[in-house]
Amino acid sequence: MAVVTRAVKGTHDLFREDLAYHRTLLNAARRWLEAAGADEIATPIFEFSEVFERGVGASSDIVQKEMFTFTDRGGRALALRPEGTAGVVRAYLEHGMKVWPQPVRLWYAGPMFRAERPQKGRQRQFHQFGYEVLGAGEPELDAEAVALSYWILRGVGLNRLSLKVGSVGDREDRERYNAYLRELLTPHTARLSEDSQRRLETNPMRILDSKAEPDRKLLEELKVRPMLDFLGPEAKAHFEAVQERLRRLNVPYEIDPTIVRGLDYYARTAWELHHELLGAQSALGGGGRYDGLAELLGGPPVPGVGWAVGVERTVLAMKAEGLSPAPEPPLDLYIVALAAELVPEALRAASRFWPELRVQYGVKPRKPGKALQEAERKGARFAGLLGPDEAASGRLTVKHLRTGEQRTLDIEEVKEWVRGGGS
RNA sequence: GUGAGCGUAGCUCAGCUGGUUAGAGCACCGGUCUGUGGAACCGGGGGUCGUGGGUUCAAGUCCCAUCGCUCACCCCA
Repeated sequence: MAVVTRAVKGTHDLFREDLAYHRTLLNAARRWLEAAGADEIATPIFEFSEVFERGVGASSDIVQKEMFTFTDRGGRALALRPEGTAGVVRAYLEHGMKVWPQPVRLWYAGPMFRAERPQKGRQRQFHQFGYEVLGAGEPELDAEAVALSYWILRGVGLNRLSLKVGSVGDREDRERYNAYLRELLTPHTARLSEDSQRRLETNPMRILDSKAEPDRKLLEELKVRPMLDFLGPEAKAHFEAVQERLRRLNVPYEIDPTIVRGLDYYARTAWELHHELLGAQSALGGGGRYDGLAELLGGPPVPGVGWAVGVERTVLAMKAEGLSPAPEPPLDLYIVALAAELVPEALRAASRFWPELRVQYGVKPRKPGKALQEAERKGARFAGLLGPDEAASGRLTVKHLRTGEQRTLDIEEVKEWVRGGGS
């Protein structure tokens, strides 16, 4: 097959049923997030590479090997966004949103790009929607964010969810914990998997969620203490307050002491929403607090908390639970000319219904039997026949396909009948 | 980046140990049916069997390479 007829690896066309799932989910997200007082924001899908290098963290996998980067004609280093938060925080700083009443609640939806090997639940272009609360650090905001991410997914009908909440502490806490892990594990380096030996250098916390058998066994034997034991008094109090608010909101969560974030900007609260029926990529969404991010981008300190949900993964979960997308409104009327010379009149007739009603016309003349068949196959509620008699009188013969009731009416009368649903 | 599995029509697939012009169902177009549908029947279009090379009298079928897809690892949504 010629290469131009194929979408590039890891990208997909969205239409019909799949797009209907996306739309159903996005509508639910919009409804919840705007109900919570969030403003929608649409940031560019590419930014200066630095926004992500400094924001997400130059050492992170996302920046090191998963970014689509390019240079524009002026030699500027740009990158397709691999995630949404860094761009939103950049926009907050650029537009001086600190003068808005704080905190500022923003939500967004759109495509993200990561140059990874595709697999189930992972694509090179995928879609996320997300929520960010900037300018305040109260634990209520963490709980609000967690709850909204959970409720949106519950709201589209998902049941087999698990919400895992943890805390990665403040920077000093993480440094102490990583030092502890290095000290504990270095004597056993030889027993660690190759990947984990590397992690011991770069980010020892990642060893905790390794899936490699030798790592799991070693961690078991050593009785490694969880990150939560290393929280400083403030981070600890914050984590407990967040949990108290979640219980108050009746959001069922479990504490996951091993929760780790791939993005460097997180601090304190971190959570993930997983789905039980998915494969290796079971995280539908995740979020956390990122109080240091604004400074990394060169702004003043701005506390923030937020999350993102992967649309494609959530759609997989919906399908796994047998959920259907919200049905699309059907075609109201399908108009067919009974003779070739009447096709232009079918176009004109159809146009008189737009945009109040969904009306399509056939570009080929059909005999009445075929015309009704075609209208049926188009999913129309009504079929309109335009023959010589109708053309002469400026009317249309319209049949309600479900009841079989048929009337010959002028356009205005048809509008009324069709809008009334055929009663 | 690493590993494994799979590539036959728009879709789902059949094609036995290599053996005439590569098939079915669905979908599409038309007819039976010249002003009344969903059905049935009949017919039609659509394939360089992913691509290239090799073995053989003969390759969709066997071998090699390559490309693509899928799943998993890494990591993440």
